[in-house]
Amino acid sequence: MLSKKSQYAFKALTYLTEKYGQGPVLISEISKKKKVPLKFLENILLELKKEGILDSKKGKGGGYFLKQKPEKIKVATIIRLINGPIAMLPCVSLYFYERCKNCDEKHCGLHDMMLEVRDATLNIVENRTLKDLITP
Amino acid sequence: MLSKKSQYAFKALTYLTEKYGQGPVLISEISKKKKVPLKFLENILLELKKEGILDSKKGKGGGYFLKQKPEKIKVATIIRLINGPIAMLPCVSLYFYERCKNCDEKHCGLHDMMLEVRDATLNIVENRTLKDLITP
DNA sequence: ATAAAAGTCTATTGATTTGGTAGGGTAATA
DNA sequence: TATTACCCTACCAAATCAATAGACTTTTAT
Repeated sequence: MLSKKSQYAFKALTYLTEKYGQGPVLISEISKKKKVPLKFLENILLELKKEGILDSKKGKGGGYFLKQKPEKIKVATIIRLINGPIAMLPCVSLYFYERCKNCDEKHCGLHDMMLEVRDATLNIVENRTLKDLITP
Repeated sequence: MLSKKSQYAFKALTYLTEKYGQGPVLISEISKKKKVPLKFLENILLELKKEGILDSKKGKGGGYFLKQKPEKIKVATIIRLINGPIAMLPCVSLYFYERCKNCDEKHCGLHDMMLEVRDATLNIVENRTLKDLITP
């Protein structure tokens, strides 16, 4: 399951996607509209900025906005940044790989199956962007 | 990611699958062969017994064994019992469903996408059994 | 009978993660 | 230059995770 933090991140990002091109959006506005705790949201947005997904403007008239076009930001990227591995096992993870202890990956049925699951999932989330998450 | 507990459970279950039809297997044997902490394994096996996956025999010559044929026990069942929901969001979970707060499921892009992910995953784990996890 | 084998049960513990809060600091702009 | 609004550090409670301890019961072989 995605953490609450991830769900909040997606709420904020879809909101920013809808407002894309209309200038900075206040944290407080996102917090109100999307019902996300303000201070928690601050943390999340700051993290997304550090990771290069968002950018911000300070002072009056400031706020947050997407650093790139919504169609350039993949859902998979967001999940990995905020939630962590997408795969069900470390030994089948692309970005968080860890070798299996006491289990030969060459002859492990669980490994093989989880590899299939990973690919089925990636096939979706790697080919979907923030733009796909908003209703046209 | 599957918890350590889940990974241990699968190690034990595949071992019991290999030994299916050969009588009860000692916890201590599974623990040694699969490198799972003994006492932790006790808890896991007991839980699987209470859930109806395993059965056991006490006293000398006792041990654990699969209650049904390996080809009758679905991987999805085990994941749900030990690890919890398979879906990435509560609002797209079949067995752990919770309504989305502040988000209309009818018009939510994230919901729709996660529904696809869930179906892609279930398509695999609902159609695979313990028997499929061991090399023939 | 009875001792040993083997699962059963309760409980506790330490570490980590999760979800969230508090409050002052810093930069930009009207 | 005051205000706005993001930035940063720290903290906290609750939950979950991973594992351990130890006593108890039931069964079976001898």
